[in-house]
Amino acid sequence: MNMQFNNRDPVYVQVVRHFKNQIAKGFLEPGQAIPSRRELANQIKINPNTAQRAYKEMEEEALIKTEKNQPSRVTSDEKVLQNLREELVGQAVNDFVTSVKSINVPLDDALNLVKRKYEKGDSND
Amino acid sequence: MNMQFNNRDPVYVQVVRHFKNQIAKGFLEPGQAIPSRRELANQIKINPNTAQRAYKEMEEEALIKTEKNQPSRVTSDEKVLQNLREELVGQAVNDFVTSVKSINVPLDDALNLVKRKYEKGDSND
DNA sequence: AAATATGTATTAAGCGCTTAATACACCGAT
DNA sequence: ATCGGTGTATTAAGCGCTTAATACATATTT
Repeated sequence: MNMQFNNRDPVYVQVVRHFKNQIAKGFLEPGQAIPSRRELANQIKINPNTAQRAYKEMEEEALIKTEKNQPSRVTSDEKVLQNLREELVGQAVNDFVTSVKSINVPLDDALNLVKRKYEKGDSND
Repeated sequence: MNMQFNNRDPVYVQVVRHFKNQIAKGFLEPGQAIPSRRELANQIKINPNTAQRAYKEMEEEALIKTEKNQPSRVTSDEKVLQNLREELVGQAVNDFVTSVKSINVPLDDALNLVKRKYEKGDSND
């Protein structure tokens, strides 16, 4: 588990984002156990409450599930997982289109720019 | 001048963004005068210091220029204007590509989504 | 000259929100 | 039964950052 923080966003938000990406990407599979709050806190050197805060968020979004005397696990609810993907992709698309339209960038230009950027892409994904 | 605020971002940031868009879009032309700090503050009901803060930002980025006894004006420096467009577009592209790559969305999918969203676009741009 | 408007700087206040501290109940293992 | 680990809730602390208050010099207008 390696996670790099920036200073702009709250830590717990970044933790949630990290998990969301891992899940959406399939690195974390449905039903898979994730570290306990205190364990995660130790691993990435954050306050246990911050880990709890992140888990609470995910719990509320049903991304993880916590049963008595079991480690928290990634949901197996296919609907939730689908929603997650749509949320992530949809929001990205939305933000992007809103931005380029607000400054009158033609569609084709926008598409070309994305294409070039994507393909140039450093292999560190 | 109509401007709608959200609660997430600081007001002065939103004001700057608004001006940047107006400039990038060509609504505000090079050399064009913009309202005084206090006038803007009145128009959109914000504190004069907040307007000043926004103008200061733009001044530091050379987007506007203020000469003694003249209203602040949009820069005529073509280089700066070009940078602005690149900043706005480039950042949007960058964020988008970073997002979709981080969750392994194939390029073609991403392009299609953008295309559809862009074209569906409500005419309120 | 007085009054009004402008740009600008400095400082204080206020506020929200994150992070930290602490506590409690529960369970499994020793 | 005791101890260590867990999830969870409540409350306090701390911090950064925006916004507000105030002031000053300058210039234009009446």
